[in-house]
Amino acid sequence: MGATKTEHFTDKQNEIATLAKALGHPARIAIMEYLLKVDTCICGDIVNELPLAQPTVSQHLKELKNAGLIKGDIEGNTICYCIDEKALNKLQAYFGNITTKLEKKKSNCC
Amino acid sequence: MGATKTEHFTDKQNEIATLAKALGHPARIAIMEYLLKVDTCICGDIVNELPLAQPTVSQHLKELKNAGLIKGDIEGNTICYCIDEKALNKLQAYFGNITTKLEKKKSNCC
DNA sequence: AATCTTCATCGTAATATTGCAATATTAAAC
DNA sequence: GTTTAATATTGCAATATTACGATGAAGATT
Repeated sequence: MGATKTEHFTDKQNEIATLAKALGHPARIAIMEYLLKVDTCICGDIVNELPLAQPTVSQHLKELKNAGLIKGDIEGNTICYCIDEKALNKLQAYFGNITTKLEKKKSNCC
Repeated sequence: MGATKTEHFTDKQNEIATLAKALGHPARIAIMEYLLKVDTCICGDIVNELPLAQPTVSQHLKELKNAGLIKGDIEGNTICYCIDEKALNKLQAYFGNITTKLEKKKSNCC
């Protein structure tokens, strides 16, 4: 095995898990933070910002894009990626909802 | 290879990545949602709630605990796990911060 | 004490991820 | 048209993850 049994879970659960999984690597967190920091979304120097080889960075970018966390495309020899707000709004809404529910509860026994 | 190069990234980046990675599986999302739903944190029936074998569920619980997302322990033959608010507060703060920064920016070109 | 129940751990097979060198692609620069 | 610059893709090795059957541990039940 080794393959996740996605078919047994709800679409919403799989969606959040996919987004979380894509962010489950420090290089991809670093990429997101870099995209947030720079003003423009044209980020030709993103490889220089990371301690990883160019193919590795390219692969991480691909995974972020597949998950919907970044959008954009290459135009010849320059990439143009930026954060996709929709995905981050989903994550914020999800965790915001959980924390408000937790505050109401307060029946933690551990 | 195959091993993440955590030493090249900041502690904060690794921390968020670890939390996100732990939530990067629908079964673990389902576990968190179940823990949120039930009033008590004594969840002896959690295996019945998931479409996975008992050792697999146990393993997922272990990963959630290692990441700090749940706390608690077993007491003999009954587990007592509940959500650790601290971890979820960190996630909420992190994504909340990102989304507010994104709203201020609005210079997306993609 | 023997059995049952419940959860953890071990061992293992299947699959996925990570990382990079080598190579391909593609548009701009010359 | 050839070179250059920037990114993607391929192929591969090392490692991690996912899942589960078998087994172990430990309190509860009889």
